[in-house]
Amino acid sequence: MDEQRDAQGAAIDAADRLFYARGIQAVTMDQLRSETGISLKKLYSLFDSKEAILLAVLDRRHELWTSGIARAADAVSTPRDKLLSIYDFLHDWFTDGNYRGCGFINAFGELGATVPAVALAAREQKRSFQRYVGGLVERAGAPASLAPQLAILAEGAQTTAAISGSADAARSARDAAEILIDVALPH
Amino acid sequence: MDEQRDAQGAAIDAADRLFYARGIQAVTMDQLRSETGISLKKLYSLFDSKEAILLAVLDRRHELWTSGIARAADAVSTPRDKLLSIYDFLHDWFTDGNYRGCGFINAFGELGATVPAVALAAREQKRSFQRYVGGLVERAGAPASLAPQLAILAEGAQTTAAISGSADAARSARDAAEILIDVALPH
DNA sequence: ATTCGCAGAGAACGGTCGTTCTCTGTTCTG
DNA sequence: CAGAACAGAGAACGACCGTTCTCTGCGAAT
Repeated sequence: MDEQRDAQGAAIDAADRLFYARGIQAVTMDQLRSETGISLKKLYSLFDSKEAILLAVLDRRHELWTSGIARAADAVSTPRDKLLSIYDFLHDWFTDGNYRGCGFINAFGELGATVPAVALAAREQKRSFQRYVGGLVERAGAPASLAPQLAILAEGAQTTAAISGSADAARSARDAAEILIDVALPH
Repeated sequence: MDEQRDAQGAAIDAADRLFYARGIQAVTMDQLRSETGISLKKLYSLFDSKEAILLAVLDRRHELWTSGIARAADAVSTPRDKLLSIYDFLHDWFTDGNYRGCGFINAFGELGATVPAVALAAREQKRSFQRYVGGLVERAGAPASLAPQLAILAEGAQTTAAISGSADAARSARDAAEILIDVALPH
């Protein structure tokens, strides 16, 4: 049934928006119902529980992040520029108006200690990002130790931008990344 | 009354431990009562509300962080080493066994959108840290743009260590900081 | 010694939330 | 056209939580 998948997708989109903007426990199933127009009965036929919705949201966010940085990297050619495109992507995100930090970090802080699946999803997303950076670093011909450094800059920029409410962190992280890359690169 | 202040301090310590380990909304006032041995009535005579306890906890955490990095910096002499001591301090913290990320970032993600005072406390703590790094950078004779870069490395190390469950991020951040400092420093 | 005030312990209250159930109407089948 | 399976809407349920209230006992002051 396409209708079922559409309803699922719409529910996930709305839940993502609400969870991200307000925090997960601050969103009730009833708010999700009124926001989507999907009855509680149907919501519970599409998902086992609120936790299942959250995990679907995190999965979706993982996909969006992955395709987002991939698209940013596709716009440039050299591995060096692809690495730097991460921080341009972040800058766009930070200035998007509704930015409130990394959804995985937020979910981890709120529920990571009580809901193991949330901690796992966050860990998986971060590992996936580290692998992505590691691949680019390798193709740039830089030592592997550069990858976690660049990833840490990206993580730090996300939390700094969230709490300060400014997108400047993306620029600072990019500048730092440029220096680290150029020092690490043989030339 | 000293007894009152002791009870307040004990309540704040216990609340900090519980909030940090489990998440704020996962801790009930009743758990706080049984953990401290302080009756609900007395807890509510010491604090106006659970939110007031949380804000006191965040204040205390701010003090502990400030004195912690100051103590680490006191153990070395040059501004360059004082800057690097931040990441050694972080490494000690990450390996302490109960590390679960930066309490301010966690509180911000969970409640920053619904409780303005929490967002404010987080912003204040990050600004205070940025000022601290800025002072050290200035005394090291490096350009001011280095400070946010080093702060971002520290923030990124905290979230990366929290989610990965490993202290390696402190070492990576320290290595990156060393490079950035040495490139920025006149020599 | 009696009374007054205070403090502790936990019951009670009001509200909320995740989840399920009931009831109504509808659509598809024979 | 009759009836059975289904879907929607929202009421209901059971549990929980922050906060307040009540009741009991103790200590101090007159």
